[in-house]
Amino acid sequence: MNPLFHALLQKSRYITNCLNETLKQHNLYSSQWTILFCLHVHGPMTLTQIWKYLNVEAPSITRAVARLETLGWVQRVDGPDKREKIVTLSAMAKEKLPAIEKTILAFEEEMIGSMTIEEQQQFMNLLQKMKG
Amino acid sequence: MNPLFHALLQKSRYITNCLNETLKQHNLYSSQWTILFCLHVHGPMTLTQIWKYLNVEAPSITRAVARLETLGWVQRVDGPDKREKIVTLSAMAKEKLPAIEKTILAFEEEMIGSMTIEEQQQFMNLLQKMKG
DNA sequence: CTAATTTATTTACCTAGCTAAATAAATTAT
DNA sequence: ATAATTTATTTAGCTAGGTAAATAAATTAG
Repeated sequence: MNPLFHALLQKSRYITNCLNETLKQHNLYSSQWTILFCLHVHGPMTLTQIWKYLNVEAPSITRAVARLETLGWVQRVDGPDKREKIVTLSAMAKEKLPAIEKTILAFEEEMIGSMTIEEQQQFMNLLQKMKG
Repeated sequence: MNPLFHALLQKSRYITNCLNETLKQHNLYSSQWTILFCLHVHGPMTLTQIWKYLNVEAPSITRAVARLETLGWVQRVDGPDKREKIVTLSAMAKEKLPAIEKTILAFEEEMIGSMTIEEQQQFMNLLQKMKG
């Protein structure tokens, strides 16, 4: 395998693992965090809006949101279109989000702090040169 | 979440999905291919050598190699140290590997063909600037 | 030489993605 | 207005990673 792919996939796995480690203190997994963050930024969303935004398949989001609901982070309510479920952050989530965001910012700083803004931009540009 | 992480994780998932799609014609999954490739390059290896090389945890390799054995791609034999199992490619695997490698090379060319060698090198350098 | 420790693998179980197919509500075509 | 199609979500089951703990063989300490 091309070393570029190997390196990219490894780093991706490494980042996810580190992120999970960091989020342990808040009793969250990385995929749960991405959904909470999504709702934090966009406000209430349907499941479809979430999975289209995060670019994953619907069943992954169904499962993760169901888990977040049993843990008390979100509520699911029927929308005016009764096919869709609207997901909103719970009071508990809104209360805890600022502290979690702080943790995440520190994590990101530690992870890519040694790259300049130009290098980060360059990295994104090169990523986009790959197919897809 | 920092867009750099988002982009990197997305691309990583996209590559894996494309690779799986490409490997369907050989009835293989990407993780199975990485193990076969590993054995192709290094010759017979113990499970520990494989998971240390691929930088994943042991149980993932135990499972994947067991599956590869039932599918006839590899054999597991006891080593002189009876704790370890040595994994070798089957005759079927050796016969089929060249065609699979060809498929993979075409896939990689399609995936990163629009990047120059310098850009690829630069990308790797930037990846390594991230922590880990 | 026996006891304690280390090492290699496995088992059980978790998150996290995927596809395919089922269900139910809404929309479109006739 | 009914039938056919589309859309939103869910269910079932797969690969693929992770951790924690069990087992068995090898090694080290006493």
